[in-house]
Amino acid sequence: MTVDQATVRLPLSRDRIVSAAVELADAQGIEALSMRKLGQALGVEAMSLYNHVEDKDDILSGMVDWLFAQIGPLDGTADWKVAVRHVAVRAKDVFTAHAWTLPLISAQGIAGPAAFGLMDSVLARLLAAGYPTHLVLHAWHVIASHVMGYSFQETTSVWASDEALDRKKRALLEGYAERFPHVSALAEELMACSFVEEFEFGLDIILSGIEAARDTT
Amino acid sequence: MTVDQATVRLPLSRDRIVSAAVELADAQGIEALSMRKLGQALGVEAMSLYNHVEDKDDILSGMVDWLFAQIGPLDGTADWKVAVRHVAVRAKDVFTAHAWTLPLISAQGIAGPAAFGLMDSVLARLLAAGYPTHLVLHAWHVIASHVMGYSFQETTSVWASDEALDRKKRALLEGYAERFPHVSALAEELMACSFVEEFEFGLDIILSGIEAARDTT
DNA sequence: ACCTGAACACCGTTCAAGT
DNA sequence: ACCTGAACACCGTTCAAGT
Repeated sequence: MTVDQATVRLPLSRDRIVSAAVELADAQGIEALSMRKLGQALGVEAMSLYNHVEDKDDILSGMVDWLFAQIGPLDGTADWKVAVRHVAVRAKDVFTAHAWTLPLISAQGIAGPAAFGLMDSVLARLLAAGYPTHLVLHAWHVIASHVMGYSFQETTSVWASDEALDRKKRALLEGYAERFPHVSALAEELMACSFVEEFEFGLDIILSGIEAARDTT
Repeated sequence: MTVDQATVRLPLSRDRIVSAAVELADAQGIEALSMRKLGQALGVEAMSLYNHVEDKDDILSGMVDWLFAQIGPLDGTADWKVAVRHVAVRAKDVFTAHAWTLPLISAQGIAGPAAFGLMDSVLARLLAAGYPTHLVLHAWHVIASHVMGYSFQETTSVWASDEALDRKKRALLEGYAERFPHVSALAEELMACSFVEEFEFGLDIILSGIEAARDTT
């Protein structure tokens, strides 16, 4: 009831800090994420963050696990192939929605609880579908590669969008035109190609391939 | 013949700077690569580098293209599948040999002449093998995803090596044991698994899959 | 043409001091 | 228990000054 309440700040916590970091990185890019700016966004001095978080790496790891939490669990679809397909598509959507995903994962690695939870549920599903353990690992790694590799390309592609092609890059591509005839012949198609369709094309090849491997051993 | 000659320095150049940067990043890690340390390694002040290089990003882009130059061209093997398989394996070997590959590519993108040259030769080969253009792009993206995704996992895996598992991570994994039963049941196999074998398992599934797609359309 | 020293505007992090 | 100000050891980059 007092006026004070309006200005009372939420207490800081690791979760609140990680969320603020995600917002800041989404809005201004990962290279703009500094302890000082993050503190400012939370209405606090940078040094206060160290009361709730080990160091900056700890925040970045928290952001990586936040991504995996966004993907959500495997759904209960009866067919393992359909369920795995769904979760792969969702993972790719989350990863490509945040441009800082790949730089961060490649710097921090993946070792948080949400990531392990997702992995655990997929492994369980494959085991239940009759895969021998060595094939479970093969399948997991091949699927994860596809998801991360594709997100990677979609995020870093030179062809990604007309918008992102600044003059410098455009000049570069024009200069390359006669040196790399096949690339430039396909350049228009490269810019127009649907990453969604391509991702699912590859995913289906992989899912059918590992299923065939299961059924022939 | 004079004593002076022994102390004459090679003139600086973009190539020499990029090579020195590669050496420094290999030896001390990418986060240790600063303009000041790089200058020191070349026997020069940091500010001199700016006479031969636009800025630090320019050096990092040069390092990315250096990687693609290491992979070398598509060989002339008659069978396109064999030739593409070879180059994919070589690419993965180069990428995983330098821990800074993925962080750098994910931050810088891929837009150098060596990278375009490799892409051009693969596209040419697939066109010659009778792929329609839309399938060429699908094939390229799926193969590139597999190479980068796998290099990515091999580089960032928590399971990568006993050596790399510091006490902190080990404690984390032990704490997760009962929460993630399938992961921990497979942990030993995960640590022992051969990334080479798995990479080629997936690669063969993909190559056969795109070939089948070509032959049914 | 190339190199340098000093300076600027930033970093992450520590620590003693405050409440 | 939590927050802060000052400080330390770094960054990338600019620019006037030297040769």
